[in-house]
Amino acid sequence: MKIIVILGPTASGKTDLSIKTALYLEKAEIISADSRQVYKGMNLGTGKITKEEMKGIPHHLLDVASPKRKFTVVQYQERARKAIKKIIKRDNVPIIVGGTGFYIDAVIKGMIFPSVPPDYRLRKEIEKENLFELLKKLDPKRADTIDKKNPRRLIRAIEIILKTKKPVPEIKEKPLPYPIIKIGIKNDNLPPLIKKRLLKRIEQGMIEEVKRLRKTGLSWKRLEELGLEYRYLALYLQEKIDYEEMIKSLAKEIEKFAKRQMTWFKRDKEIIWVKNWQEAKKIIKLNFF
RNA sequence: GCUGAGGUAGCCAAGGUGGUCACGGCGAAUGUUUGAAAAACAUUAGAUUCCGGUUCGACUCCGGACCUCAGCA
Repeated sequence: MKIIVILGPTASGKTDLSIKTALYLEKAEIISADSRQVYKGMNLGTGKITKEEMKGIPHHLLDVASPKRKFTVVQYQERARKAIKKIIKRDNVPIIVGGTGFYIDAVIKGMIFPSVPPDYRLRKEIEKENLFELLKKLDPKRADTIDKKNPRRLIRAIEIILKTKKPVPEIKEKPLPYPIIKIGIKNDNLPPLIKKRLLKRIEQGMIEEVKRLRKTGLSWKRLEELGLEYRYLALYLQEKIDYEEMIKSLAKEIEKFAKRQMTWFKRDKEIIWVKNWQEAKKIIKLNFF
């Protein structure tokens, strides 16, 4: 049994390609690898596939968490691995589809993270410290390779040390025991697509979606933390920016996000880059038929 | 047309007795990624409107041209 991964930056057409692939293989199920589509109620803003678009293909790892709480890569990893097992048991092909490179890697490489859940109270307590100096004292080795000015990373490292009373362990990996075919969607002219898609989603009610989330109890802070559309729409609804600026900055931010996604993907030399379904089809044919 | 203010990177902009000038933000390029990853960070590139003068030396002072803004006509 082989596993397919379909990845690419936002707005590159992953959803469409994944459905075509699944229909072509006939016996396939899709596992989303998207750090925002895991949340319930976040649909238009995340570009989540609709029921009709699924064309009857089973989808996993969509709508599995409340947006009120932070969902993490480890939770994703556990659930995705379980889903893969089940799909293979049914003799179907698992297709992992998404743009969150970290999530994809965590699953297929099987990165074993230190089993220290985030402790937000502890994080708050130490956030005012001189984090880098503290880490240097606790674990000089990790301090040597870490981003010295990145509080997120520093705090996490310190958290691991304080909980385990040991230095930060090196990451071990337990890769999935199946061949993986990684297909990346290449598109060197995303900005117009991004803009078009953004305007379409607003027309479809993305602003109402954010209002709804707000009504169900999400704080402005949480919405801003969710990033991109949720951040900028929250700023707009709070009247911190006007409509025109919201559209302009948001489109720009999405473009930058797409570039960051590509920066992640570029490191992975196993990815086979394709421009369209025709090219993807050839690869799938070669591997499955 | 007159008066005043001003022209510093793609954009916004700070300064300084005339001395290798050149802060910062946005944007751009490249990259990092150990439980927030649509997050959080890092590195790099890039500028004195033009012409002349004073001076050992001008982004800074003087004159002119051009352009912008405000007020007046």
